[in-house]
Amino acid sequence: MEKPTYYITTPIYYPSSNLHIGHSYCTVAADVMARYKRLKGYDVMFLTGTDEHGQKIEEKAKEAGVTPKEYVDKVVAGIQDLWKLMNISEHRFIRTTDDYHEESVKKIFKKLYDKGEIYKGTYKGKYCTPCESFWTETQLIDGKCPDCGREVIDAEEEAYFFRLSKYADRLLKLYEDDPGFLEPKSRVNEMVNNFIKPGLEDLCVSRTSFSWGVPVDFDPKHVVYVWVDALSNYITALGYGNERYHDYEKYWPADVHFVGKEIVRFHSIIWPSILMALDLPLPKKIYGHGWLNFNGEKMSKSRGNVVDPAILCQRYSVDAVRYFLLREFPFGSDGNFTNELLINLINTDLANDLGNLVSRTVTMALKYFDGKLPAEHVSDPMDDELISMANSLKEKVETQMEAFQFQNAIMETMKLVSRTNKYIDETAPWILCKDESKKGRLAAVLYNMLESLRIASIFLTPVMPNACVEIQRQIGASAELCTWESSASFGKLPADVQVTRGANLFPRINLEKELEELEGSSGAAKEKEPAPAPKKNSKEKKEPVEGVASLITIDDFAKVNLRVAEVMECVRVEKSDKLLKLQLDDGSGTPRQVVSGIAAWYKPEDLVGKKIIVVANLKPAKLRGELSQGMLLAADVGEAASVIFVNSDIPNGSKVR
RNA sequence: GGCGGCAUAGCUCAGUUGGCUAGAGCAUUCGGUUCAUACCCGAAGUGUCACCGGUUCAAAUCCAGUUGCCGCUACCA
Repeated sequence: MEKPTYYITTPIYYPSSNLHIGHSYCTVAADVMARYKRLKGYDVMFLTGTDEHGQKIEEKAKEAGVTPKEYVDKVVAGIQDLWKLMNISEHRFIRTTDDYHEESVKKIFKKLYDKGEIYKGTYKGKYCTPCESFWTETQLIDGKCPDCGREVIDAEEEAYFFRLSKYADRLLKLYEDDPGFLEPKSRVNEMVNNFIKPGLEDLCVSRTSFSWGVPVDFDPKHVVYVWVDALSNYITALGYGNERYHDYEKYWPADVHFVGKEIVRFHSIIWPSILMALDLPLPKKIYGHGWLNFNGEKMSKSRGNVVDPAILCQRYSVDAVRYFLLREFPFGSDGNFTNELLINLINTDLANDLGNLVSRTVTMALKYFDGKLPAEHVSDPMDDELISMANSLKEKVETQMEAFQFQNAIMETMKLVSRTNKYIDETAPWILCKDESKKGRLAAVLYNMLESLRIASIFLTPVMPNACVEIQRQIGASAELCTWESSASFGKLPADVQVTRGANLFPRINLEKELEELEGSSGAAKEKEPAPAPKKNSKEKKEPVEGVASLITIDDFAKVNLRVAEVMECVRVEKSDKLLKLQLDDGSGTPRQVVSGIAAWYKPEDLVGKKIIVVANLKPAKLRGELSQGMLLAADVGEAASVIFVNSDIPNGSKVR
């Protein structure tokens, strides 16, 4: 009989730098699910990989003085090592630079184009030849390049657009008809309210501004942008549009895409639309899991608080780290990672409860029976509660696993471990052993302990594959006695089972000592806590002085180009209640336009003629269609902003430092 | 600013369609035990279930408002 199939994916990660514990979290969760389904008898396809194109990689490689391919090769090798280290089970690994993927992407792009789902559009605008920059009319300053102030020429920037807008209704219907399509549920509202209701715009799916990507084969100066390139990995990896693999028919549609909440939008709006455009079936479910923060802060390179999973695995064993990730945090919501939490959990759950239970069980069997139980057992009503609990566990665990509630599945299993520890107290084997006539009873007690461990170990196998095999070895349970199905029936071990002594599974960790060492070492910890991390007040209300989050060097500060400028003109931005548009004389001879959100507190006439300080080298941005070339300095006063004015006798363009 | 979510024991959180003296784990205190990785078992707790009204025989649970936090988003560059 054909096995049922199960196709699960992680996102393909962007290898612009090494991965952190957050990526491990998602991949481990997917691995646990994959292992669980395999144990249940499914034919599982488990896909992960890397998304290697794009401007950022191109730039990073340039900085490093290597080709983009050389750059990603190195990072990707590290990623694959990490998955090996973390015991990620059999999986397919796709790289968007793989030739078969590129071949498929070209075909997909062409197909969408031929069907009219992708069309060539143009931005009509102005081009500054020296800057090699393209500007729209509204970005120009007095008809000149906003960057260099030189003349621009008429030009048309062509780009390909995907008709995303036409899928809005079908997406809404999808969310309605299949409430399980996107989970957790709260994400659906975000998608509908923020994107679909306001109206979807067609999506620009090609770029000419960089070249590190899959070329559009019928128009090679364009490269396919990330949407089509990266998202399609889920089908190209199965052989869609290529000859490398041939299991598209078998596995598509995917049972679930695990994604971080930051990319839910791409997977729940863009990806289904692309598939609809291709007339392909949609994945059955998108599951947006939460993020791991560190000590209450978002993990990020710049904060220097990224947690390196490799260090943790080396220190505490892969199994312990995997257990921690899934046991501690509900999968759908954010979790707060701390070293203390990790160590405490390892000590209490793994060392004290589970590891110690294995140890005491095996030790008693060796001590009282030389490791081999006698075949005659005497049962007692006292055993019933333990046995019925063990027998009813499978259903509970499966319910939780099917809902991706790993933490609950583990909790249910650990209840059995606890109950077994209690059972030992109730039956007091150390007393039974003193009475020769109670040997049969003693054997039954030990047997029940071993059976509980056998069953618990089966349920924990997806999470801790190594440790569970070791438990099963020690308690004398052969592989055929540890199938998933066998977990539903108490009493599988032979009555005269033979146990084997082994090393302690999870050594206890000295919390204080360990924390000290972790803080000292790089990676797993951060450089001390940077003063009670300034809570980012979203509405910046209080805190006149922020904590010293991180110190910058004088060189860092030198990057900021501050200039004195005079306000020549000032008008409100139309249809805006916050913005003022200012024309500044910054001494350069070219007027500078800055848009600032201070309309609530200043009238245009309050500002004209005044001198202010402007950040002159801030990347230009467009606000409400108006180009803003810089930012003026202002102080936060309560909710309001108070512009910093300077003496009128300071010449325009004076440098401020 | 818009939309959404959350506020429950010292800490992390459960609390299904409103209903017995509001729960779990960790931490704390006390007692027991010794097979075991100074481990395990038991007991004790502490809570104005954010605040303020309302609906109801009955609300942590429903409704309105207030405050605080978070997420997404946007005209806070």
